[in-house]
Amino acid sequence: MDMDVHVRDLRYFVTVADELHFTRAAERLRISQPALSKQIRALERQLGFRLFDRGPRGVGLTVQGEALLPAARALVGDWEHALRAARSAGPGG
Amino acid sequence: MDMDVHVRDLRYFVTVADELHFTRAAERLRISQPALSKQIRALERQLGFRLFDRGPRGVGLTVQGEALLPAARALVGDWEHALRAARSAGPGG
DNA sequence: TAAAAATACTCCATAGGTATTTTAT
DNA sequence: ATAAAATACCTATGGAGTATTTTTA
Repeated sequence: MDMDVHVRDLRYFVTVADELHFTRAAERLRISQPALSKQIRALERQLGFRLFDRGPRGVGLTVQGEALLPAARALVGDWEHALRAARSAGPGG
Repeated sequence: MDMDVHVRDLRYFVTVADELHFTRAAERLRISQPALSKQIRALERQLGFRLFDRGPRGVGLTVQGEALLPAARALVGDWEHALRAARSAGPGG
């Protein structure tokens, strides 16, 4: 429902999607597994749909998660790029 | 310094850039003027550079703010578009 | 049983509000 | 004196942690 996501949560999403494993993703992100689990759940609640299917066979993207993933990746990358550009545009950049 | 901005703060940035007036921007955003002022300052602190020059003649974008604005606009728009697409990709979408 | 995600709690930081002050004309 | 942004202070929510529980292969 809410468009105003935190970019950090998109990094979390992308990392879990890369690992398909919450514990390993949490390690890569340098946060605890419960914190990551909770953030992803909160993000899903905020968006109004599930990003992942959790099961004993492991973690998998939902159809909607699959649909959103490229945009999430792009957003994170584009933003970092734009920031670097803006920094070097200014004095002392 | 920190890449992990809140998308909401980018909306705030874009709105102030559109209005060039904190009080009017705050009204459009439906938050108080002090809250907006504080958020923009926090964003500037987080980014490591000023987005706006404040003066009695009014508010103006800095060079870096000018450089970042198109990306901020695009990011907000692209994200909203991607979200709608993801929603309709799923069941009950 | 073992591996992995979810839950329960606790603590500090953040985002918002209202009231007030500062600033520059 | 005025108009507009900044500051002070307070409250509620959010994000992080550690410890524990649930799940199911």
